[in-house]
Amino acid sequence: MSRTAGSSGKKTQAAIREAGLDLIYAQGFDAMSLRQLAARVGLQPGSLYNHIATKQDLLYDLIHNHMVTLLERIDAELEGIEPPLDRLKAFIAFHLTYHIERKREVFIGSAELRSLEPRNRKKIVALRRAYEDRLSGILETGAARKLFKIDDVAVSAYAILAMLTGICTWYDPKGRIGRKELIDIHTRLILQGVLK
Amino acid sequence: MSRTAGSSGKKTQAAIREAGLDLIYAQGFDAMSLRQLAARVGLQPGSLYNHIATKQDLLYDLIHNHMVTLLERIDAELEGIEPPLDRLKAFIAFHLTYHIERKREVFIGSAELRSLEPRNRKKIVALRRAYEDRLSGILETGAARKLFKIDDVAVSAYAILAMLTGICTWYDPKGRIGRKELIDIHTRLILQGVLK
Amino acid sequence: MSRTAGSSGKKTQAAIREAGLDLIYAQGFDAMSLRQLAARVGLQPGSLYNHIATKQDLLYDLIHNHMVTLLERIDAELEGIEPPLDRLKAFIAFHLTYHIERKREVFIGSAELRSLEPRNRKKIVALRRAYEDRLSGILETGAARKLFKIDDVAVSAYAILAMLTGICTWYDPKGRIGRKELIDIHTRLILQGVLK
Amino acid sequence: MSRTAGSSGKKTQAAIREAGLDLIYAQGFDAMSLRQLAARVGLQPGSLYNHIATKQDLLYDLIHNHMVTLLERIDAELEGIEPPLDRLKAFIAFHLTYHIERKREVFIGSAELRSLEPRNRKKIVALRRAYEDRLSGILETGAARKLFKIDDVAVSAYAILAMLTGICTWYDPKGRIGRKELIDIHTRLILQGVLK
DNA sequence: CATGAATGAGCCTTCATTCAT
DNA sequence: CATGAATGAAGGCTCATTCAT
Repeated sequence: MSRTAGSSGKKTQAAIREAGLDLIYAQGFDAMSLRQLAARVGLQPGSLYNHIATKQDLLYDLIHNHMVTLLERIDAELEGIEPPLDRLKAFIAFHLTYHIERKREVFIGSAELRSLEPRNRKKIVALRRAYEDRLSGILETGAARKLFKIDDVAVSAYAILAMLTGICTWYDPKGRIGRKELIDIHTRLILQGVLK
Repeated sequence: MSRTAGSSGKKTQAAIREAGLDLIYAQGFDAMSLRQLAARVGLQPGSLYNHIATKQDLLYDLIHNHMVTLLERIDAELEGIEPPLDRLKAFIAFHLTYHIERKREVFIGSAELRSLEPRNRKKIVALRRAYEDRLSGILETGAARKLFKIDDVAVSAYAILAMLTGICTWYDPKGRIGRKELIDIHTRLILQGVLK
Repeated sequence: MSRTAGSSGKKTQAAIREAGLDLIYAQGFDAMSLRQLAARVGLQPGSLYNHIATKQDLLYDLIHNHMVTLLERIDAELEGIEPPLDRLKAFIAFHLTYHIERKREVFIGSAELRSLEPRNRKKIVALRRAYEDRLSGILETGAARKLFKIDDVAVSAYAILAMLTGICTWYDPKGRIGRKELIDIHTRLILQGVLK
Repeated sequence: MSRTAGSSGKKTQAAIREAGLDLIYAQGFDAMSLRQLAARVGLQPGSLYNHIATKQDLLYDLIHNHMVTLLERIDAELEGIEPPLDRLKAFIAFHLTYHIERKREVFIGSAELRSLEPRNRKKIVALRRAYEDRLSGILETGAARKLFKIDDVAVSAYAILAMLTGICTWYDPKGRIGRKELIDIHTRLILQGVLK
């Protein structure tokens, strides 16, 4: 009811974002009320406004943060790798790993795109496109060097991304399938398809 | 202001469902208000209740309808086809075709699962599983006959479905890519992967 | 708590406007809450919105109504009177009478001008100007015919209006001074000043 | 962001009062938030409380200050003038001058009377009455000496004050009418009325 | 069947004020 | 003195739903 002794501003900020991710992931942005969020963090609803500008702003922050991190990390991951095949494998491994670790962010980042105000949505979509371009780039280079056989780069990139991103909706880190195995299965599928 | 002359009950029903699909697809279930829906159909909000039981009920109806149709049609499509490869191709073609034609239903059917009350969600999830099983079944049979090389049937089925379903979010029937081409690209990708 | 049997929409509308006048007059527009207003009318706060569009809209309606009536009535009053002196007397008598009868409207109409949104304020200010012009016109004609001695028509019109409007803040119909007497005092003051 | 280098306590005090006058004049007391006020002065909202007791207190201070000054100045102005006519002229000239110079204070002093708590309001109303009495006194003496012809002293005093105070709402020091001219016009109007 | 008006709950947000640092 | 973060109350408004007419 009263604030925890050590809860400085930074900590509260973090707690709000964390609780926000949880609630939006579980119920959706519209369905989450700031009252719920506040209760989760141990604040009065109005006190949230010492840390966020608006509910919309919180959503944007969460998604934007995620997208920026995603881009930084994929670039770090691909750095120094040259052969398209290796790059593709690295992309798949990274994408799956990140999507397992940040299930909520990823899910929110795509499911709640429509909850963003147009101005905000535009910015996020641009970042998404940038990320997609990392994959398109790999496919293109690979195709140009006759390593890959790609009918349509854009469509294939979308298709692969959709496949890899899909795990957010069902993957359970504590389940039957380990991370390594998951990566192997998807890598095989993407590289060689289902045919023998 | 008043209802269109000829709009009998059945027509109003249909108009409500149609407008519901539009609005939920565009804004999400929570963000759609029954006032909006009523306005779209040319009714007062209260009058909707002559045609629907509750807002939740409308959502369930929409999704349930879609799932039942989906199952009926896939079964009709696969009927008489025996070889796993042919069945897989038929599945891919059907799934894409249906997802192009019923973009809104499909999208709502997965994005708004979380807006369903537990009881309703359970029923829909069961139908989804049944649909997924059509694909798992094909993969399994194909693997058993050494036609396919599948590391993990369940994971592969999810992955393929995610890939195929992804088109809902970007495919434009009037765009650069035709339906036929779309099917070819995806079929190739699933069967053979990207490697040459 | 529940709605009165006969309270049709029109009656509720009227009750809201009446209560609105009371509360805004007594406390000011900002200080009046819609919860208060609703309680006064015997409604839940949200139910007000079946009758008003927004709080701002209610204010505008109230003031606009008043201004339109004011203009209609002064024109009716002056109609058929030609001599400037008679017109001036008629103006004074009417203005005082109206301001006694509609104390609240008049007070709100000037005190809450600043609470109107710019767009609304502009419209009201135009109506006010039109009313002021009735007086300026009289003064001008009187001066042209050498009946009045006016240094500056605009300033004099403002001054006279301010004097006449001032009674809203203190006049009590049940007090020591009767309406007739009030009119006489002001007429004398305006026509001849304080000097003997 | 941080306070201006040299802003000592006294300076801050003054800045708060100045900003308060501005904001209350422009938006009304209720509509002005202490956050706005703080921003205007370059402080955080909480810091205001090192300089004011409460928001209500600030309003009272502003008005009280104004009333006290008004009384001191009118008394200084009238001191040594004996003939009622001269005293009346002096009153008119002073009142207009002061109301031009302190538009905001004067306006707030009457428009925000209703925002004062009863206890505070009472005190201010007493001061107002004292000021009004200066005028009533002049009128009374003048009437007793058969210099003025006054039907009702109280009503006439209110009427004259209303007229003179009205300029706050429209007078623009940079406009067409100079201060001297304004005084002449009003003096003439009050002394002789509009008739030739 | 449709309407208009009502309910009651809830929503995002703002605000004056307090107080440990 | 100033700050940052909190409180608790309240505010305007929207909504799904109900029901007499």
